[in-house]
Amino acid sequence: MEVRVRFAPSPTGFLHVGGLRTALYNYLFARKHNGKMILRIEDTDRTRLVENAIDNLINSLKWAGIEYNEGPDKAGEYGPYIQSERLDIYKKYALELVEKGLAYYAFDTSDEIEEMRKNSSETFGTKYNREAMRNQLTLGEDETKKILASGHDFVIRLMVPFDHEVSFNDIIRGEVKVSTNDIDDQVLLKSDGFPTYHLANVVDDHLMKISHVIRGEEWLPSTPKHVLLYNYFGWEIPKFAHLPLLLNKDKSKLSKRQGSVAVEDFREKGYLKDAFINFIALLGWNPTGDREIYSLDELIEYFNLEKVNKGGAVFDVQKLDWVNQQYLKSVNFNEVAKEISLVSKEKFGKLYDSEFLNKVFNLFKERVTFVSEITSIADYMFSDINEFDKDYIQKKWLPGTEEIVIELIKVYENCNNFEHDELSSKTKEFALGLGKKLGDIIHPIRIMITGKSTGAGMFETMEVLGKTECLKRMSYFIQNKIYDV
RNA sequence: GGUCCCAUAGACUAACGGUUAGGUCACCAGCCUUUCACGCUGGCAGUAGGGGUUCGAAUCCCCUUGGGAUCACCA
Repeated sequence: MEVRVRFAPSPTGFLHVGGLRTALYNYLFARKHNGKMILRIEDTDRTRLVENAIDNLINSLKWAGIEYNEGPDKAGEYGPYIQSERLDIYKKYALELVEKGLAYYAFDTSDEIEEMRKNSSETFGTKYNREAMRNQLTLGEDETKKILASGHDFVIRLMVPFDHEVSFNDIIRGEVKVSTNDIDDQVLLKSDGFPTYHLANVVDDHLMKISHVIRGEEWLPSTPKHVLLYNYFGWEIPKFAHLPLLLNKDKSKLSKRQGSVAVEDFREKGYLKDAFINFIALLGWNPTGDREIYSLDELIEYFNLEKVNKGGAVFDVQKLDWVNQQYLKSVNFNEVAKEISLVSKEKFGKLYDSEFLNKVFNLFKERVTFVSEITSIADYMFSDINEFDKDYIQKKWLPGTEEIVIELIKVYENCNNFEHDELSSKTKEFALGLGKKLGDIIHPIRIMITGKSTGAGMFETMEVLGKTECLKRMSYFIQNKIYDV
């Protein structure tokens, strides 16, 4: 049987990182088994529609590199892939159930239902009391027909029997059993003509020939309802795999409040797509347990639903940062060129040469978590120094330094190859000639050229900045007696 | 509260019923050094508790405790 999985988000805003993880696992599973992945939009709640949400969702998935074979923007045999465009289908199946006596019409108002739930009954508890409310069962066929004919609002509810055991096998959790006594007569078709999630997802998964339903653990409690529906329709039940939740630091379900949860926020913050995917994939699973960095191909190759953890995983930004740093160190400059160019342009109002940016990036990529950080920790690479570290000057600019530097400038003026090796040997030679160590002299150089106490290797830095600029900064420093603090 | 799910260090995780319980982040120390990083070496720290089953349990079973999810005409 062909493996067909789906990612079925509701377009209520942006793609949640938990959703991305679910999408990723679906994707890995599909790729691993040479199957198909479907993107289906579950927009059956008209009260929660958000503009552009679908585009946002798709953009985030695209950014993450999660490709699907069928979806709203990718025609397939089983469309449409947006539930609000499939209303007739759901209605037809809801009526089929009514026909079979496995579902029924109900006409209660929300106030009546609220009232009913407050007064729990002997046999139904707080569940919908189908024996005491206004519905097809209590009103009778004739009255029901009359009400329907009058155009009155109605819903269709699932008829759940007493004392049956519903069980299903979850790939990650094993067998799960629930008594039908704990299952409510769920509404299948709402009064606005839209289906509820439960009806829509079962109908669609069947019609779209979904073989494996891989979704978040929050769906586990309602899965028995879905199983009941499959049985009522006489359809084959897909395999289920309920993924562990992504958690906040306090172990509650990952949510806003405690930081970003929208994928696009992470993207904007500057996380590399590959790093983010790598990190997310390892929340709930590890292919080998002996390393942390895996390429997408490796993730696909090793993916195994049965080895996915059962417990929820805390989303640890600190580790995410570390992973991002790992990727940053080995990333090809082309992948970050655009961002660093954009950020520096914005910050310093000028477009920098790509070759120059490449050099700067290589100088600092091991010192930052994000590309954009480079423009702040190494702002002196992009513009004149706007602030000198006074403490550093006091500590390293000793009496006599000025005279030494004036001599050093002459040495540098005579450099033909103003690059690392020559600068290094010439400076060492110079220091030695004065009976000093390189360390004694390199700090003042750093002060004059960068203004900061920290940075990349001094000679590499000078090489990138160039002879003219370095000499200019040194003379400026001396002439303006900046060391006088 | 009912139902369901879960439980290896602060966090993410590995471990055919047989390992000195392994790796990673964070943290601490040292090394490297031209500052800061990177890197390297070492360290701290874990099977929630109690019963079983077994020659042997992190692993299987039960109970307790703890955590989470879910109980809508939301998904």
